[in-house]
Amino acid sequence: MDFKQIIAEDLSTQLSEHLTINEIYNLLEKPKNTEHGDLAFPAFQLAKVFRKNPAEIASDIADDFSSDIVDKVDVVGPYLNFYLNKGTISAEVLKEIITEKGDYGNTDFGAGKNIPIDMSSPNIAKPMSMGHLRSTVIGNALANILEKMGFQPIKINYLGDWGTQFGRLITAYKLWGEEEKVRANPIAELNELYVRFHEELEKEPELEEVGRSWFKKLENGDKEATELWRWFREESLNEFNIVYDRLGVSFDSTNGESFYNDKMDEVVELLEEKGLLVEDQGAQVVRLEDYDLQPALIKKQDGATLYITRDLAAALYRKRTYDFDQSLYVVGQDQIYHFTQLKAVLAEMGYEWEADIHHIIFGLISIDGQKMSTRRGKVVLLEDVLDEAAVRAEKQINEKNPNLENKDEVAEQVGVGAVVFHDLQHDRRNDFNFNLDEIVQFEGETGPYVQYTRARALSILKKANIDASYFESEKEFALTDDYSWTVIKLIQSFSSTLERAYREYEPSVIAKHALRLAQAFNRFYANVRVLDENPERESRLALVYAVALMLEEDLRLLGVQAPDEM
RNA sequence: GUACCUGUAGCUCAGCAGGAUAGAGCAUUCGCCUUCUAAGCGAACGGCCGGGGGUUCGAAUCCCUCCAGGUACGCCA
Repeated sequence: MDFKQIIAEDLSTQLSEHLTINEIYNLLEKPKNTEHGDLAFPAFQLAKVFRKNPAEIASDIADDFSSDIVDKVDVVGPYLNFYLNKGTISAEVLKEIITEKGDYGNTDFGAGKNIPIDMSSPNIAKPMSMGHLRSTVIGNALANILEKMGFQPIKINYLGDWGTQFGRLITAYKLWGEEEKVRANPIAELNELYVRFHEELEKEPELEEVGRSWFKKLENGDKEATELWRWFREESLNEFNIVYDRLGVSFDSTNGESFYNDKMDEVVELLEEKGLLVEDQGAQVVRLEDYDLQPALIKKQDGATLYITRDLAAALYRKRTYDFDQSLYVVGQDQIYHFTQLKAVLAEMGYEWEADIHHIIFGLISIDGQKMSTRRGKVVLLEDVLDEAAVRAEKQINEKNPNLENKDEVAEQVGVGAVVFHDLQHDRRNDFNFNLDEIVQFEGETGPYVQYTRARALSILKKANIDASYFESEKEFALTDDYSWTVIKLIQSFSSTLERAYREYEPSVIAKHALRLAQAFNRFYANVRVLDENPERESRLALVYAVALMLEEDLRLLGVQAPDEM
């Protein structure tokens, strides 16, 4: 239920001559301070029309105000402060979430429309870094959010599985590689070969030419080159999948860069047909002066295509294949220029749907103030971070709850949860400097804090010896104390939170909801006895159950697992 | 040089579709386990909201400008 809407309607009976319900709705605000009630209406704006001072207006409105869900209206200066009827609302909210469970907050807003999400996109033969974590978990969380909003998300892992670097890699493998070593430890070994290539290149610049020729062979379908490439790809993907499993992420498509290899001629032809392709310094470009942008380089002097050519092909392919409502690209903020150009070229081509393409930018991670780079070896491997997190979680369990049965499993859920939650709890645009101790934190505003809170809630239900069916009666659960009320209001606010997360493509909004709810519940937990014999026992149990459901759903949306005990 | 992003407590960040005394977490100090998991709760300490100007009844929030940091700007992706 949307009590803001109800109050806006109730106010409208007095104000309809001056303000629409929508305007009233937008003026209503949640007071920062709980002493100012549950909802407030500032009367400043009415001062002009009524030609009275706002305080008087507020007082006049209050005199004639009545609403079924409002207990009391306070006038404080120019503000009307509404105090809602806690009993009615808590009963309604609890009933709703307990009935709907994981479906609580679902909408059909998206009407099943497709939204491909370009995400993760690691490079074959290179390890996944913390940078890939960001794209992966943000993309995954957005997919969950979109699905809950009624859309059909399509998670696409746009693998970096093509390009001149594979010529270099094949060269390195032919010179220094050993099959057994690669089989034993594919990505580490291949990456080492790649790094070595760049080291040797300093001494032997002609290696560059060898690399180029191997890539040429690969492009021409040379048997040896193709087999090596396919092998590298397969081994890499197998290793990636281990990480994806740990993160609980799966994909609907792994069409990477190589997939579009034979689809780029069409793009070039289309651009030619439309007269957009011009020669400039031997290269083929699309001019974008009208957009205040540098020309987009479609073909190099040597005729080879480029990043943007491939992305154009991918954009066209996705539009045709999915007829998307929106197309999202979860890619770092360092590629803003690229996507601006991409959209501009599509606009030039006359595709109005370029407006539906959204670059979901995220901030970059640096190490010691330096940008991460595989080439310079300045990179933090995702797997190492997950491992370390799980180890620390296990240590924590041994201290706090040594008798826990499935320690390993829980340590993995808590450790990985900490890493994922840490990534998702801040505005995705924020850059951050890598700091393991900060990421693998178990106290305060963290993933484990939310998980722990839910485990405590479940523990109460377990002690009460009840299960979900206990709540399926026609009983009415109502609570009026302040601790419960704060919890109820947070559960009630989930819909608008979800809506905002969708509108801003911002998973952190959900993470904050989880944290605030966990906080509110822990206060409730510390101050309100549930299991003692008391007249509100049933309602309190219902609240505990509702919190467990809500936290689980918040965490699920973020892609974080929720252990029942920890 | 141009464009974009960022600048809020010692640190990490909320708040920014303008509103009532600027909020969390971490760190520091102190308190709370014979009662539902102390990975918890409470208290204290901590702020020219980068500087300056403007719009407004009202600005951390909007506009301008300056300063500082980051990123990107044609043959990598």
